[in-house]
Amino acid sequence: MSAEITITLPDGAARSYPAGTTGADVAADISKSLAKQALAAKIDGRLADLSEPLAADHRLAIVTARDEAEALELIRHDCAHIMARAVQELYPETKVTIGPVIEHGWYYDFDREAPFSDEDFAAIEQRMRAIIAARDPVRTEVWDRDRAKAHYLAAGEPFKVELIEAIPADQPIRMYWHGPWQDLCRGPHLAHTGQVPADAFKLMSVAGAYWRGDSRNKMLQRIYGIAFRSKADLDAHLHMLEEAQKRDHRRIGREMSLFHFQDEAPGMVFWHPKGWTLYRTLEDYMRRRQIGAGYQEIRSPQVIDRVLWERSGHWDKYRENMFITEIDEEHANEKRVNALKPMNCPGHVQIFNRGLKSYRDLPMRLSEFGMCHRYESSGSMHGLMRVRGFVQDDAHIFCTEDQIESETAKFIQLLGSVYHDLGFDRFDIKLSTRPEQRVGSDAIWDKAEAALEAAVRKVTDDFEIDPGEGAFYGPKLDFKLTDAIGREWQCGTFQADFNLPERLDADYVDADGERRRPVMMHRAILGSFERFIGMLIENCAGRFPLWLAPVQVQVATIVSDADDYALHTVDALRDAGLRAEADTRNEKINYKVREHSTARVPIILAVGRQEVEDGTVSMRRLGQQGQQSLLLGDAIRQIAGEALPPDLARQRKAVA
RNA sequence: GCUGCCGUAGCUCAGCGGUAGAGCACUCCCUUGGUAAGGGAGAGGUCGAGAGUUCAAGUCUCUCCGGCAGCACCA
Repeated sequence: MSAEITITLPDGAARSYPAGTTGADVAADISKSLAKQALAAKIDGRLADLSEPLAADHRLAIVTARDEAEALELIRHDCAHIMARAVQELYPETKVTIGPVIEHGWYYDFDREAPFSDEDFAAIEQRMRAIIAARDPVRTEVWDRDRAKAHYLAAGEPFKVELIEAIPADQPIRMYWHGPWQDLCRGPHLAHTGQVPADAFKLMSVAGAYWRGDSRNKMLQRIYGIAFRSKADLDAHLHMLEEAQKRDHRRIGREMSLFHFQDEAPGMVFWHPKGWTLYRTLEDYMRRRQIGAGYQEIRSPQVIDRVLWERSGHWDKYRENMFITEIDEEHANEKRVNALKPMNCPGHVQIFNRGLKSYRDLPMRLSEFGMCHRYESSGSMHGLMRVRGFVQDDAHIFCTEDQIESETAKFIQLLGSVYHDLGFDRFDIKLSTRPEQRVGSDAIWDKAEAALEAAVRKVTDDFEIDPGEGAFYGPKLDFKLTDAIGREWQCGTFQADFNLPERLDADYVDADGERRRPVMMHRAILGSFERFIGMLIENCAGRFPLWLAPVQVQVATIVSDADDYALHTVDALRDAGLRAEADTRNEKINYKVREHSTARVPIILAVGRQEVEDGTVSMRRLGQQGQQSLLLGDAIRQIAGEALPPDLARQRKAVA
């Protein structure tokens, strides 16, 4: 006789069962309807197959579609398997590899000569629905690894053999069957294929992906799919994607005439008047914030002899990604090879190195809105987010090891305040620690890592550690923002560097009269103006806060008799420091309101006969119905007050 | 860079072997109209570039350039 075990359910009830009882058995024992709805088991908090035998006392919860996170995980995971089965049934020459769950869905990588087409997608989806309709049971077995390897060798699945070889020896080799189709998988899975909602998934796209994420390996075909618990959820998500596409900064940039790109200068931005106004407003703001935080602004050369890049080490490592200039021999006495600067650091060290520095000069914070050029690979460019010519809000802090922590804390505080002012209250922080290949003693790495971590913890515990992902020259903090469709982009960064001061021979005289190497902190808040403006556009869908809006006020006439008054109004607004335009065209006010609203101008002041007579304006705000009649002077005071950049608004308040 | 897809008017797209089309935007004329599109007329393209097949090429083939999605890369 098997021993009895005690199963504790979520409501606290304890029941006895023979050892070897499964989650499915318990669900059936509780009620018929629960047995039917059961998708998986949660054993002591671990998601598991319903068929997993329970050998000892456990807490057990039966997972149903009501458990959103778990249900979605299971549905998406089974979708991956069902899709792989459908693909192999339709295209038997296809080799399978891996198929994990990702946000909103899954992907599966296949090896097949012929590319998957749109027509294939329809066929695969149809076959998936047939598999779901068949309600094929899912079962699992743990196999001996030699047996599993032999199985996949015989089946002609070389990728699975490689996967097994990569599984640590102490881990079991688990095999799953979805009906007749078999795959290697950690699990868990649904009880049968019919538990996947047949109308709540969709294949989205196919793209190349390297086997095991290594560009030296074969490129596979990755099919992406999304899946939800219901068709309504799927439709809602598709609708959300459509809406998100309307926020795409490339689209809004065109619609609002902020910037453009063209073939002759791939990855280089042509800033239009409105885009450049936005850029300069942001730059002015950043300049004030940094000066206020103890930075000194500098400017370093755009083109620098390769000799300096060789000394800094960049020539060796990044030569392929640098724009190189060569002086025409006919016009030069000597042939020099120069590089367009890909970064500002070596230039900043040159400035630090001029004149003897004392420990009293530290920390020295040198900032530059530095234009950099990098020959980024063609496939990596993306609108404003990844370009070949960009301006970093760069700065380098030369300090002692002991100052790392306080400088980090100051930086995070400044970054948080800037992000808040710019409308970003949510961002991800990552701490990347020492990689295998590195310079600097363990003692200094210990100190720097601890300092960065301690400084972050003062602000938040909500950050991730990326072990081994630090730069070879020091640990770093990365600050990431998410774009309209959920892609993460690194914006802010704070990096310790133990390498460059050494290579470029930076030093200072310490209190004891000895020369010492400073630590160099590389840091950027926005990252680059280009990328950050891209994020800004997507974050507010082009409806910039008043202080950033390229055109803050449109004055629109209702009748041409008001033209002079409109021009006078614009002058008065400009005198108050506002960016205002007059629209005296021979068009109806309806037309003008529509046009300037579509152009996302925050404030429209309509003026007609009535306004001319009363000395008023009719104020309408973007996104609001109706308008308000105000005396011209009152309107200007009100708008000017609201249009103050947030830092200046705080300043004014502090003084008052 | 790699895989797949795409490149026709400023924008969105139709045309897919037989002498370039639509809507919106634009220009001009009429309309002076009170808060999201008034009416009429007109202008605008060597169909991304080059080569090839053909009596004939936006339309088929190849090469290159650029873009999109993903992968790789990101000092």
